[in-house]
Amino acid sequence: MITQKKSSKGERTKDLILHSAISMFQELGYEATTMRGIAEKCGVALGNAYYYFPSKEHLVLGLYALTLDDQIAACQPVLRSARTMKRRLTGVLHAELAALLPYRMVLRSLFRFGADPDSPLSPFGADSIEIRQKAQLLFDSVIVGSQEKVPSDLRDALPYCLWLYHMGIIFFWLHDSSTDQQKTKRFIELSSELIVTFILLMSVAILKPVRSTLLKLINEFRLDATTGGAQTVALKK
Amino acid sequence: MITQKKSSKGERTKDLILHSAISMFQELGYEATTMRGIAEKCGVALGNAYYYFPSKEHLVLGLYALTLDDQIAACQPVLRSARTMKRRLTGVLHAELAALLPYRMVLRSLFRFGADPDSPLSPFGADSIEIRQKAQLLFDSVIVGSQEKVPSDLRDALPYCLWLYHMGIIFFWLHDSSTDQQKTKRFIELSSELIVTFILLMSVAILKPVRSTLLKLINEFRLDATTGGAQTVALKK
DNA sequence: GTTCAAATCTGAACGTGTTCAAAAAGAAGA
DNA sequence: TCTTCTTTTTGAACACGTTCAGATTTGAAC
Repeated sequence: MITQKKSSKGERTKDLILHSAISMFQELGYEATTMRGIAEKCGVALGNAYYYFPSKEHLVLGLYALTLDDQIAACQPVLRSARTMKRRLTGVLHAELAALLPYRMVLRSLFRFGADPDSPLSPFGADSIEIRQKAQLLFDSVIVGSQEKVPSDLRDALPYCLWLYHMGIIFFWLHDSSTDQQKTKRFIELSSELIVTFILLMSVAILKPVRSTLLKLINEFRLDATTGGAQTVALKK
Repeated sequence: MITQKKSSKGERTKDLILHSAISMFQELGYEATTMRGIAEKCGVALGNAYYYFPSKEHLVLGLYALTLDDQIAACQPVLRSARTMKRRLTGVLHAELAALLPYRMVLRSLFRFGADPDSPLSPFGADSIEIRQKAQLLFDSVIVGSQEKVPSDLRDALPYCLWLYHMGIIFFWLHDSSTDQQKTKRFIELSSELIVTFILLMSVAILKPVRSTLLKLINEFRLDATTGGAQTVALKK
């Protein structure tokens, strides 16, 4: 839409502001970081930040993309080595959280937008489709590379389901006040064990009817559904 | 803790402020309602509101309690008539949403606090324990009055699980932009069918080991756990 | 070099939630 | 009624995110 051919000055200022913001977010958290502080840090007037970023919230979109790349990179080793579904799943989750650790405090104060239907920052919102789908590819790899065999209909729905599960893990992790988030690590072990058990249980022939009902539900109501699920489109202001 | 023997004046002022706030929240929404507006509406100084309520957010806790009472009352008919677990469950959910309908827009703008670990308004936070437990009693009635038999270990965990499920339904409902939230109604039908199937499946003897693992997980990590779960206590500022 | 429109930048000002020292009102005993 | 203490109320003041009318800078066409 907006083509900024080679406007060097503007680009530089924009990057300057964004990086100041990110480092201050990490250092102080979202709430404690003020727009005046960001502006002062990079020697720019308060109003200038609003020339490039419509609001304080929009400053964190860059942070999202940054963290996602970190997550994907951190997961590659375990995806290459582990073969059982459980090891691949827990490995990915642990690697993800380790990669997110530097941003934990920022994400804590940011995650409140997660449940806000109106916020463009919501991971479930329309503006996050790209990031969301990129993240689901990760869980596709978890399934594809594992030795366990699951029916194809179930397999197709799994990346989305595991992504949902992983959002729950992150939610738990952000709330976890135990030292080093040990509780979350244990939660991952126990719950992923159950998830895999459940997947294999749903794969047996006798439970085909139940599986069909379940998949029907998932596919009808999943986000980003091609058929247009209920919550696919959140109301825009 | 705080005993207000018979301080009539204070009580009256507090109620005055609360009711002004609630009606303005419904009329204008959370964001558009200002503390100055609330104070002016009931002829009180701005600072006086902060004598009774620590923050603007705390004003909506009263709204929560109000809606909860509406919900509970709306569920009584179906709890008296229906006998199958599915009918009781779906009946309660539908009645709940019907009771919440007048507050839907307020809750929309409020629900963003739901994911914020630091907010006192979070339904998962420490300040909501009372409301949370009261709500779980509702789902206890759903189980108790139904004709299906479930093992006692599972039965004990079910109210909490169904409460969690019901939070998901509300989340879906708030996001649902279909006319009259029809998608949510269908979602309730399909998902509760599955939930009941899953409960009965978990009740069969062969799956006892799986059930034990599942219950272990739930009881170790549930909110308000007596043993002190990970997320029981959110960090206070 | 001059011109001039677009891009960039400024800082005062607005409305917000919140805090706080001090004033006012109430309660209770003399 | 007077005194003393607590409860309640006040409104100015603070820091924040955001807006906006205008000043300044930039870059390319002439």
